[in-house]
Amino acid sequence: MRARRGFRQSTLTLADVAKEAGVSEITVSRVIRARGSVAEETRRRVQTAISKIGYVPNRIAGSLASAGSDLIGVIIPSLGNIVFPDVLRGLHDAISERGFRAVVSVTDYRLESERELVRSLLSWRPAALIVTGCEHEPDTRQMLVNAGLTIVEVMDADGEAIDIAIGMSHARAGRETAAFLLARGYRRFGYIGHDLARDLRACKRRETFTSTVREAGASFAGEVVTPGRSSVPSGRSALAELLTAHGDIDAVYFSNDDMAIGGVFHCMAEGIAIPDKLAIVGFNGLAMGQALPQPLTTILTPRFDIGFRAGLAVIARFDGLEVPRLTDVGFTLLPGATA
Amino acid sequence: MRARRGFRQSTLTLADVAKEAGVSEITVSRVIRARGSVAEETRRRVQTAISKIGYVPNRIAGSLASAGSDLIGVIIPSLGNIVFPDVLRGLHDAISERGFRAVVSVTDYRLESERELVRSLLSWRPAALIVTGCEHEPDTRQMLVNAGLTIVEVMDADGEAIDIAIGMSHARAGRETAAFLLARGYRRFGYIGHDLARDLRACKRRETFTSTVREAGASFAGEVVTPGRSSVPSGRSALAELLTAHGDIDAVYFSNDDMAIGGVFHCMAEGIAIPDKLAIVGFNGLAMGQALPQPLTTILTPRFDIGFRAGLAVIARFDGLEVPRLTDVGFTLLPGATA
DNA sequence: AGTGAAAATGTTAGCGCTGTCAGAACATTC
DNA sequence: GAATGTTCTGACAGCGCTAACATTTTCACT
Repeated sequence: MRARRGFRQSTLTLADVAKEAGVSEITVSRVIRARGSVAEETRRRVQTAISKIGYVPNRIAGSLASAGSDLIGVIIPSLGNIVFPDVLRGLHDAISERGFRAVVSVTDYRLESERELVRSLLSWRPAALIVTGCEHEPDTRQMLVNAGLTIVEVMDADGEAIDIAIGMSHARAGRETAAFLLARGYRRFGYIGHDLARDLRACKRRETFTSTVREAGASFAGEVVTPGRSSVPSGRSALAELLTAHGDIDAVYFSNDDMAIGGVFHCMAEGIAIPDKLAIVGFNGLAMGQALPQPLTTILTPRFDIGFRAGLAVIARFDGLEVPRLTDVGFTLLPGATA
Repeated sequence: MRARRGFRQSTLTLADVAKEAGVSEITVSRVIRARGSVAEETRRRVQTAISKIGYVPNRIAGSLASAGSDLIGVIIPSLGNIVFPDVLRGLHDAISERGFRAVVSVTDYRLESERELVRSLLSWRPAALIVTGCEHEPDTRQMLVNAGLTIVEVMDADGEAIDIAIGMSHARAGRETAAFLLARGYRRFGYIGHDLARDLRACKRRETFTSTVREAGASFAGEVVTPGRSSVPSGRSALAELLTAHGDIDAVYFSNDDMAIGGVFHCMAEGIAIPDKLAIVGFNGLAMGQALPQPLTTILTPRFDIGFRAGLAVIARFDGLEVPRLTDVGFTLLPGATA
């Protein structure tokens, strides 16, 4: 695993700087890490030497010697939808000033690959590991528990935290969406979702949505679940399909805003009046949905905030502070104009 | 930087496994890395020992010893728009099977922070560094050159590659968009963009677009450039503003699809006929734009593909293969129905 | 049984840095 | 001037692993 292509091999070490500056290695190390006391003049001399020879510290060696890295492992299910990049953005904003770096891995919603990624990231002895949701395979969970480092589970507040959980209740989101629609007088519901077996949080929302609808005595007429990841086009075609099978539906709950916006586009193209003929509700509160001619009725999830708080939690732990085990950041129902 | 909270301190080392399995450390190391020859029976014994005591390898030590890591540093300008997550997704798909991990950092379109991030990521002795665009501050560029490792510049094919560049010509994209609109008979153009001082590639597209328009003798009537990052809502309000000032414009070039979709929504809401009264053109070819009732006229950029090729290039280099210095992946003009 | 080559395993010496402790230099107090 | 403290600097060991070489075992083939 040695780098090729090197002229001026970047194998400069502390020793080279030390020689150049006429001090010992440890003094150079102290200057670089701004730790311990170094005379102002010495410091300057070392700084000069560093930039003169173009020394780049080797954090791998540093981390090994000090038994800790400033890497934060992040495991998210997908990058195909702006939701997780938003979380990542919040996290990044919180941690980068402190010099932490995110090592990102994607599971594509497969819990099996989560296990491998946890194992792999753990081997970098990160300062913390951030994982998505509270559902994990038993041995993955065990690994996380045993790892003995800060673990933050984001996006979900319905489960039992391994260490720290920051998220929202998807069960409640599904219930409140149903309650909202029932209060508006809708009675014949449909559901459109993407691959449910994998997106466990969408699945939870669907569960509580349908059970709330049924408990209220309204009818749950039918659903279409598309096989792949969520997207605007698949939401659009799924609604076409659903309406063909169940023309009498008066409100459709979509697994998220991408899908719901697709539904809105279908209605626009077919001249279906929203919300008089059909109500549409999404989930996430994407900016795009709110910019539609009729703002989308949806639930705004504080994704950036979740990522940001996760970052703050890691830092707080690092600084030896107490961090609450569970933070429910809540959500906001945006009434919009589509329901 | 030592982890807290640890029961069962994860300070298990190769030595512990070796003792448990009754072999030497190096044999355990060989089993873990699947390198060198180890008898089947020994291998099994080591595997058992590993899972029995719950050993997690320490890649920091491993990387130090073997002078190379399987980390790939990635520096992108933003996570606020699906474009870069798409690149990241392609990269991830290409590299994760080979065990490489992406360390992601975001510049927020500031070249100064790029310098700091390069320095910081370089200190992890990554296998490669992936940066966005070909514009860098001189000393950043120098650092990259001196680093002596694989450097991939993505998204842009207009500049001189430091090592490897994979992207497309934004200059050509601007020109072809203008040519397309001119061929369709549009004559009075407007431009709507987001913070140009920062997004250098959007800036380049705007330059060639306007110069092509002017060279053809058509008029460039006006533009609105919003201060923040691009988004659907700001595209929507920017178009309202532009049309107030220049009601006679017949075609608007947007800095990207997010902004353009906002423009479409404005027209929908105001009853402005597209494309008869106003033509709208975007850039990126987001799925959402193509799912609009009238598909957006835009340029499809192969973002996933760029990320994927970047990953393949890193792997090829790693395997000692030749990689072309510059790969222009091109783009596709999607005629759509909005122009 | 004897040979050589290949397979399997082990020994040794670091990778580049930081924690720890010790010592030198300098200032301050009695 | 001695005692004390404070700031600054350095020597040394070792973090956990792997490259390189050395050695032992295995085994096909004379």
